[in-house]
Amino acid sequence: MNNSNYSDNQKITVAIDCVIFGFDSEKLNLLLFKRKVNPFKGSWSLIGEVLENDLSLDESANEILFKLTGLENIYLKQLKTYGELNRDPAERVISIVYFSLIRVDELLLKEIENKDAKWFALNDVPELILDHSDMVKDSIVELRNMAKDQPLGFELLPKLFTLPQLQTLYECIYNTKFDSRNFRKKILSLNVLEKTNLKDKSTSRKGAFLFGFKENISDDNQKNSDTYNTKDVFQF
Amino acid sequence: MNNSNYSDNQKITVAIDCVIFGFDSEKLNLLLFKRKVNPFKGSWSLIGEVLENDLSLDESANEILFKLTGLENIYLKQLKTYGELNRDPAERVISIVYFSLIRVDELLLKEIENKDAKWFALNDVPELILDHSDMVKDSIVELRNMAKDQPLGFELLPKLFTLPQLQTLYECIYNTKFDSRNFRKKILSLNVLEKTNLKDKSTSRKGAFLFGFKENISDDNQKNSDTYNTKDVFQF
DNA sequence: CCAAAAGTGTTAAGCATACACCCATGC
DNA sequence: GCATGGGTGTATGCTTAACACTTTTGG
Repeated sequence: MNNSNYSDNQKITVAIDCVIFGFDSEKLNLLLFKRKVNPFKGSWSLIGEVLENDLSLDESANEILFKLTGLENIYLKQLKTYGELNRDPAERVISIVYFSLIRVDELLLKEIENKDAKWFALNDVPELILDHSDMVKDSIVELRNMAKDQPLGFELLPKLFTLPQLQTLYECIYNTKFDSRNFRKKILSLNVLEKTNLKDKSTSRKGAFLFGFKENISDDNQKNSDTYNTKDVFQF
Repeated sequence: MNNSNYSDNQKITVAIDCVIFGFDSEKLNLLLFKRKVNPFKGSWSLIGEVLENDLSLDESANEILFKLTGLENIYLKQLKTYGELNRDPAERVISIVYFSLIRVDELLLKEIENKDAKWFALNDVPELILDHSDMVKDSIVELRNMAKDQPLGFELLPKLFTLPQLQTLYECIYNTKFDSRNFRKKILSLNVLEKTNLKDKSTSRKGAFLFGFKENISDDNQKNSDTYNTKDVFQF
């Protein structure tokens, strides 16, 4: 009973789950959490809990992520809501799923692992509870869609990165290889990256220039949303 | 109190709302419903109600749409879930939004209007309650995204249509005009439409050929999802 | 025979692809 | 001086954009 204007007898629990991808300059990883409640206590699951009464969906997702992993100020994007009838054997639960892609560095790596959370290489993920594998699969599809439209901001954005790193990230997301000349041509033609004079020498003797995102995105690459041509419309 | 394993005190109502666009060969329309409950009783709203305990999200969306409008067997796609804290002044409600694009014909038009539902031209929609206008705006964005990837199946699919009609539909969705020669070239090159020998003479003396979707989509236009090139990845 | 909408083809420009070598540096 | 990864240019083919006239037929 929830004593509601709209429904006196709705018995549905609302939960939030977070799919957190981490890029470590080499491969994509997935952040999992050792579940603390029954059923499936002790199994690996996405980062999730029930929705708080007094937090918006976005706020609650951030809060849960912080509580379970210590990660803070991460941009989380809503993916979709899962609500099959028996997706959770214990009771009727619908889950609103968020996802993000962040950069994993050493520091972050240890901090997180103190908290019963653990990074797994994406192609070495253990069996997940409930429909969590679907959530991960759907997130990857969405990740690919998003990477099309913006040169992958996410939480990589604040940091500087090299073009070979960015290319590796794209290759991980799409699970393929790109020609480096074409990749650079394309990504630079977007006019959103800014070269710095700094070099990252951690992966080669020659070193690779670091890039950041441009501040003023106010440029000619802004599209007037009232004009479309057939090229904009059909993109296969 | 909902007597749950996971949470004893969650007080959140879950609702479903449907954004139904209707194309009448000329323009896009939006289906609205005169709200039957307080607050805002009598105002125009999207088609929505609380989620049923024993229906999945998809099922409940279909059921609500049927109950309030008589529309049946409509493909509904989940858009996203709205959950700001005070989006509904009466109580905490989160709303899972679905949308669809259907074909409006005469018959449908009258049937629906017997039910307190009404079609409004998209650029002549009355003020909507709560955050329903956001839902409509977001649906249009999603509609545009989807129209890119498939030549607009939705509920137009089962019927035959002429290319000028299809072009008009696209022009409505994108709110622009296309060159008919380029539009036809492009859409036919996709190899998913099949010309019939039938002509629709309702809009011209000459008549326009009717097309349908091909049955066997098994063709060379199927993309192997494990191969990508820069063109697939960056689509601006 | 005329009005009104359907249907068609070509050219030029831009973009994606494929492909191979030089560069800078630390050791 | 050499091994390693970073960085660059060009020719070819494909896709898109721009553009105007002919066809059909009911009245």
